[in-house]
Amino acid sequence: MLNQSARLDLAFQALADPTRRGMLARLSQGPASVSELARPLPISLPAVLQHLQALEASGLVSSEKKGRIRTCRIVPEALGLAETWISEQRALWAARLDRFDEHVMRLKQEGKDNG
Amino acid sequence: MLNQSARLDLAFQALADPTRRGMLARLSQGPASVSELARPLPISLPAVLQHLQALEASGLVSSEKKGRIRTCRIVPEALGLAETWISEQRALWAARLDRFDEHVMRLKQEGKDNG
DNA sequence: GCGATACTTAACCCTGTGCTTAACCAATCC
DNA sequence: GGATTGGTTAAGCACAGGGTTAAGTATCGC
Repeated sequence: MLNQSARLDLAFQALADPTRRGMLARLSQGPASVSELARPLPISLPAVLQHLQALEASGLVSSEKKGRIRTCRIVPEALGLAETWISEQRALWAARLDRFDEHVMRLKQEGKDNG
Repeated sequence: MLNQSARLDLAFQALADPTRRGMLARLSQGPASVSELARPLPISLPAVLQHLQALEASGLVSSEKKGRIRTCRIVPEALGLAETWISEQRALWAARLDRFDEHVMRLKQEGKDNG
C-alpha cells in the first residue's frame, strides 16, 4: 500500500512528461490499444510501453489484455488526488493572502493616521 | 519564452518531489528565507538550493535577495496552470463518459426491444 | 577589521529516466 | 502451419536528477 505522498509523487511525475500527457489526452477521449497510443508518437513501441507502465504505476491509467491486444483506459479518480492537493495549497495560500490584505489595510490606516 | 507544454513539464516535475511539495506547503503559509526552508529538512543547504531552483524554474516560487538573506514566496498564478490542465482533462473525460452512458442506455433499450 | 551568518558555486557520485535495437512470445489470418 | 500482427522482454546507452563535501562570496554585528 502506497501512502498519500508517494502516490502524489507518482501522479505528478507521470504528468511531468509531454508524451504521457499526450497519451492521457488521447485516452480521455476513450480507450485505446497500445499501438493506437503509439501511432501518433515519434518513438518506438517499447518506449510507449514504458510510458504506459509509468501511467499505470501512478494509477492514472489501467489496462487489460484480451487476446493479443491490450486496451488502456483512464482511471478518473486518480487525477482527483493531484487536483485536490493543488486546490488545497491554493486554499491555504488564499487564506494567508486574506490575512495579509488585512495587514496591508492596517498599515495604510496607520499611514493616514500619521500623515 | 516557454511554451505551454514546457511550462507544464516544469510545474508537474517540480510538484513530483515530496521535499519540494513540503517547501511549497511551508511557503503557502508565508514567505521564508532559504535557511528557514532548510531547517526542517534532512538534507544539506546546497540540496535545498537546488530544489529551490527547480521551483523557481517552474514559476511556482519567486525569490529576491536583500542583504544576505534571500526571501522566497509562492507565485499563486503558476499553480493555476497545472490545475487548469487537470480539470480540462477531467472535463473531456466526463464528456466522453456522458456519451458512453447514452450508448449503454441505447444498448439496454435494444436489449429490451429484442428480449 | 574580524568573525559569524547566509548563501552560492564547483566538483563529483550514484541512481533513475527515456530511448534505442534485437530478440522473443502469442494470437490471427490465409 | 507459416506469415503477420500486437505486444513484451532484455540489454545497453546518454543524460538529467538528487545528493554530497569543500571552498568561495557577501553581508551583519561587534
